[in-house]
Amino acid sequence: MIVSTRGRYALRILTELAAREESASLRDVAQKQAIPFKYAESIMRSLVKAGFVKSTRGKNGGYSLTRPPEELTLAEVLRVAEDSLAATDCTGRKEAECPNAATCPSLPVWRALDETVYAFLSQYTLLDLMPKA
Amino acid sequence: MIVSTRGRYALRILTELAAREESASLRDVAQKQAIPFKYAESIMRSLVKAGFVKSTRGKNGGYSLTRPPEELTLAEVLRVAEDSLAATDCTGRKEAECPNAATCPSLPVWRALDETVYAFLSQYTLLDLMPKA
DNA sequence: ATAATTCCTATTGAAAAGATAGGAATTACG
DNA sequence: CGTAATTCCTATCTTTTCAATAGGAATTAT
Repeated sequence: MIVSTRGRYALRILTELAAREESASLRDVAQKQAIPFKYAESIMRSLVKAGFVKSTRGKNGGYSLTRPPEELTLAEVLRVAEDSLAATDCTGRKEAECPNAATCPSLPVWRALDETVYAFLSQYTLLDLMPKA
Repeated sequence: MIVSTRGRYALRILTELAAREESASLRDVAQKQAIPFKYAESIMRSLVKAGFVKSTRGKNGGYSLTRPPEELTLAEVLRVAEDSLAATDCTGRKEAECPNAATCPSLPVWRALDETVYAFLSQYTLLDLMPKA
């Protein structure tokens, strides 16, 4: 699956953050979006690491976006949240495993497919997913 | 995953069939392509059902394509072999399960993504995957 | 009859995805 | 201070999906 639950959760968390002025606690955000809090935490770790959000620790801490929502594409977010957007193992994390890569007639197709998907998802930003708009 | 092992096996089986004049037994084809025979059988069932190949039963039986390879697109084959090419559960077999479908701002994006993927894979046919060419 | 095949159903095993648990580190605020 | 609320970290558990296997029935050329 290219866009799994994890990726969709990430998008919902980010749009929820985008909808708020100040930094928000994950507890609030997760509850509002009906996302399991602990699962949300593991997603946040990826998003912080990627630099899409910044965090404030301690009481009254929370998360906030580091860019305006119209500058965060779905492609960027999903690639981080899903760990890979590859349409097939042949172009994903297991890429190096195939001994036939050099002569495989399908491999160029999968690579081109990945590019097509990435380009498509680069057309949309968080702003496109915000309710009000 | 959009294109999993099952889909890639299907393509290899079909190109192997395309490379032969007469109908071929699955035992031969699977062995040639290093695909587990019993797993190949389950894939063939889908391909027969979809009408991409016809089978002859009994001794000296086997499978053969019902169309020339240049008329079988990857999109068609993969959709059948994978059961669905949907990039997300929201547009796949579980589509009906989401109560927020009516207002979900992401759903149109997933639908458009699926169309993009399908259109892309429709550009290629079995012929593009044949070694000799 | 026999052997080789497709066809069918069920089960098992392995891997990935989703979710949960417990607690350490940090920080605002009384 | 000390407490409460938060992010951060590691580990585990559960569920689902995917890949593969097993056993045999039905069919057909020779």
